[in-house]
Amino acid sequence: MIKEIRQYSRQMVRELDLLKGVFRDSGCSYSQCHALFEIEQKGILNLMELSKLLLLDKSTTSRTVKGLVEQGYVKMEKIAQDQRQKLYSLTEEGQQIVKMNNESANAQVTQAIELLDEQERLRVEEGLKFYARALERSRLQSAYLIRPICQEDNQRVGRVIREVMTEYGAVGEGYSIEDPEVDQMYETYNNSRAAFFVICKDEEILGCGGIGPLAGGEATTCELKKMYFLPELRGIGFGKRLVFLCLEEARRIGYQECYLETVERMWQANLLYKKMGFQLLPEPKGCTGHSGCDSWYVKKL
Amino acid sequence: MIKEIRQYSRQMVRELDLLKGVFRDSGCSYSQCHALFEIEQKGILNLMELSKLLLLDKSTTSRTVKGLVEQGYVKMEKIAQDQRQKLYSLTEEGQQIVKMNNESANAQVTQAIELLDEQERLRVEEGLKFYARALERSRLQSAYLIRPICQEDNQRVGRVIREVMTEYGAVGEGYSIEDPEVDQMYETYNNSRAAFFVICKDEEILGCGGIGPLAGGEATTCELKKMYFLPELRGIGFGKRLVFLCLEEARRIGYQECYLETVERMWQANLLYKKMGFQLLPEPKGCTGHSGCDSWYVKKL
DNA sequence: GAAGATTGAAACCTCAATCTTT
DNA sequence: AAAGATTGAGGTTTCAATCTTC
Repeated sequence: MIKEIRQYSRQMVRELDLLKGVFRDSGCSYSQCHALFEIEQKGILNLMELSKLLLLDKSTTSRTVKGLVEQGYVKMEKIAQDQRQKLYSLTEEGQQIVKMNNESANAQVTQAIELLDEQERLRVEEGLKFYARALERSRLQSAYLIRPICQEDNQRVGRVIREVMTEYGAVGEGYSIEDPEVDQMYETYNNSRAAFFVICKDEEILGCGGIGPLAGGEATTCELKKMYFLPELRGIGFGKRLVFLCLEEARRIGYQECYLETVERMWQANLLYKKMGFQLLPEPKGCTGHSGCDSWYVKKL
Repeated sequence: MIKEIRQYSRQMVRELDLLKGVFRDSGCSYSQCHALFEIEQKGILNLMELSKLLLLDKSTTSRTVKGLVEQGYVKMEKIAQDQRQKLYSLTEEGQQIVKMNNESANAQVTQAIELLDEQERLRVEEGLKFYARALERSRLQSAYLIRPICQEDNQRVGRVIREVMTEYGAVGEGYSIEDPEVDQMYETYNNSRAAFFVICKDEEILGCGGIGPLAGGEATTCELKKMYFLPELRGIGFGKRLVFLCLEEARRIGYQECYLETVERMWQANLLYKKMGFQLLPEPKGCTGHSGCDSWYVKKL
C-alpha cells in the first residue's frame, strides 16, 4: 500500500507542478504568486513567517518580496515595538493580482474536480486531508522519542507530573500529585506487572505514562496511570501512540481490562480515551485514594 | 469544496517537500535521486524520456545525468539503429543507492501512514488516486474542444466516422458506415429534435457524437448516434463528457429515454455506456437498419 | 547572545541557441 | 527539416556570513 500511495502522490505532485504554469500570465514568478497568496491569507506578516509558509529559505524570501515591493504589489511597514521586523501587506494592486490568480487557479482545479462524481470528490478531500495531517504529525513526532523509564529520569518525570497537574488545578489531597511514587516512578513500575514510558526530546523529558495493577481491584484489571504531557507535546498524536503502547504491554502481561481515572477538565485526555474505545463509568473502581477524580473509564483488552 | 481541496493539497505538497531532505544522506541532489529512481523503474531510457518523467527541462536533465555518470551510478550506451540517442541505465552502485533511498523514503511514508487507521489509509490511497487522475485528464482534455457541428466540418467528420468503423471492422451492409448521412452530418442533425457535436484540436476533428429521433421508435425516445473517437482521443474522459452533454441536450428537447446500438468489440464504448447507467437490452428497438450491431442499450432520462 | 533581515558565492533550473544524427 | 543531446546566459534557490536591533 505504501508503494501505491507513493506512486499516486508522485503523480499528483507532478500534475500540480504543471498547473503552476497558470501563474505565468500575472507577470510574477511562481514563488512571488505564492508569496502574494500567503500575505493575503494572513493580512500582515514578517519575513520569517512568510519564509516558513513558502517553504523557502529566508534569503530567497527576502529577494522574492523585494521584487514584489518594487512592482508595487506589497508594502512594507515597521512597528515601534520592534525595529528589527519588517511587516509586509498587500497594496490595492497586489490584492487585484491575488484575486486574478486565485480565480484562474480555482478554475483549473474546478475543471479537474468536475470530472469526478460527488462520491469521488469527497474521497479526494478526505484523502488529502488525512495524508497532509499524517505527514505533519509524523514530522512533528520525529523530534521526540518514546522509551521505557530509567532511574536517571525519576527527578525530571516527577517535575513533569507536578507541572501538568498544577496547570489543571489537580493539587492537594485526593489527587495523585500527593502519591509518594511521584519521585520514584522507575522503582515503582520496575516489576513484571507494570510498565512505564517517557517521551523525550534529546535529554529533556516532556511526557510520561504507564500501566500497573489496579489497587483494590481484580488481578486481571490494570490501571493506566500518570499520563501527563507538557503543552509542547500536545496535539501531535502522541497520546494515541502512548495509550496504544500501554494497552499492548498490558495485553502482553496478561491483563484483561484496563481502567483509568482522570478529571473532566483535562478535556484533551478525555477525548482521547473515548476515541481509543474506553467506556465512561458511572463510578470509580478499586481504591486508588484519588477522590479528586471525577471521570472513570474502562476498556476490555 | 474547491477551496478545501486546494488548501489540503498545498499542505500536503509542503509536507512532501520537507520529506525530500531524506535524500541528502545519499550524497546526491534530490533531482539526481529522482533520476536514479526513474531509471530504475524503466530499466533503460533516453534523455528525453527521463526529462519528461522528472518534469525537468532536457538541459537540466542532461546535466543531472552527467553528474550521475561521473559518480559511477549510471552507465550510458548507444544503439546501432539510432546514433542520436544515449541510453541510460543503472550500474551496480546506482542500484544500491536507489535501494537505500527507497528504503528511507518508504520508512518516512510508513511512519506517517501508521498514524492512520485502516479506513483512513484507504481514503488516502483512493483520494490521491482520484485526484492525480482527474488532474491528468483535465490537462489532457485542455488541448481539445467540444462544440456543435458546423457545415464546414462535414467532410472531416465523415472521414473520422469511416476511419473508426473500419478500424473495428464495422464495414459493409448492416453498418451505419453505409448511411448516406455520413457525409452530411450537419444538415441531418440541424433541426429541433437533434443535436450533433464534434471534438477538435485546433482545426483538426478527432471525435464526434450526437442524438436524434429513433427511426421507427416512439416519439419520446431518442437515439445516441455516431459516437466515434480517433485513438488519440481515447482514455482521457471525453466519452463521459460527450455522453453527458448529449443526454442533457436530449432532456432539454423533451425526450424521455435514450436508446443506442453498437458492436460488442468496441469494448471501451460498451464499458462507458454501462458506467453511465445504460441498461443492456436483449434485442434492438426501432428500425435503424443496422443489422450489424449486436449490443443494444437504453437509459431513462 | 539571539532574532530578524540582507548579501555573496555556488548550486540548480529554464530558455534559447547550437551541434549531431536521421 | 526533425529529433536527441549539449552549451551559454540569466533567473531562482540554498548555505553561510554579515548587519542591525533587541
